[in-house]
Amino acid sequence: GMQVNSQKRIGSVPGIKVGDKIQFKAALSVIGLHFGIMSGIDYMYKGNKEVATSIVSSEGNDYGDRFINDVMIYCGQGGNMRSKDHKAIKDQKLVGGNLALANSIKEKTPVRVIRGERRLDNRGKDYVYDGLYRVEKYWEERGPQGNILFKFKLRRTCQPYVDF
Amino acid sequence: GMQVNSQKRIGSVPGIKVGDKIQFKAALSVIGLHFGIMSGIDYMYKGNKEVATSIVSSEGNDYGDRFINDVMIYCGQGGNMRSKDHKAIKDQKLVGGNLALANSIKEKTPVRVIRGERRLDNRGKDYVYDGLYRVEKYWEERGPQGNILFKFKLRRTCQPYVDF
DNA sequence: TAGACGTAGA
DNA sequence: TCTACGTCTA
Repeated sequence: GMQVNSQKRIGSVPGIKVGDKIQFKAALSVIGLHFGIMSGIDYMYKGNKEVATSIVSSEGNDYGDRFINDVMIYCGQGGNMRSKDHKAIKDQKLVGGNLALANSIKEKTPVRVIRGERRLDNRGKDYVYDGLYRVEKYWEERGPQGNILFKFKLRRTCQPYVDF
Repeated sequence: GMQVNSQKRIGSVPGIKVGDKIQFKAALSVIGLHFGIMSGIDYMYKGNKEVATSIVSSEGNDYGDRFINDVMIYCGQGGNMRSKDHKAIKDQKLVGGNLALANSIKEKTPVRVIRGERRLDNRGKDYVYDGLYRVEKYWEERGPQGNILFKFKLRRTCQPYVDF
């Protein structure tokens, strides 16, 4: 069953299984999977470095994430990707969630991955917990608009619950 | 107690009393007070004319609504009032919610008024049901930015529940 | 597709 | 204050 986990943590969330489906983005924070009603990357401090705790890859955006078998390519945040923001396109920066994902490589901390899938009636999305991944590397890339984007390569692990 | 009223209606909502406090804008639609997660004016068709069913007046915006005793001055929608939208300021138009409020004058239909009050911790707002009002008149006015705004004068009524 | 009186966190 | 992979209706 779903329970309330108000504590942010690295790794699995007790009571949440791979494949669990959540009806609203906002509900992810109620069960402790992902905090941040609109953010794609959630993170916390491990020592004096921020590391990623969870990311959401949502359908229907311009981020161009890809899932190939156990590998995922995830686009960083910033740069005004969302077409609904009528703002100037900018280069992404290695700060906030992007820095946290980059730090996760050396720290070897697992990242919870959640996929946002459009519902059939096209009203809102279902959020499906996809399990734990490790960040293997990242690089810069120019997006369709010419600005610099960060791309993160993650690999799915079958790592059991560990309290970091 | 709060119940689910998925049906949009004119007038009071059974089970909802003046002064009832709702924690989130999104919850207003669950109890049937106001549909539209981000809209200020909700409306429906009465015959072939749209009339307003409910309005939300929320603190901390640039709409400049006023409450004086039983009278309320409510600003129409449109024109890119919200400072967070970095869009060109425009004149408001007598369409959608604005037209519905104007139609409510001749139709003499009551409008539910909800006040959005900032919480003390400044995180989100509480939405308080303020009862039924009648729209008495409306006029055009130039806002601080020089664009045309609609202003609606509403008066609080003690009208009991009537199913229109 | 665009517009709409949202929310939480850094 | 600003950013952030939201959500619904017309």
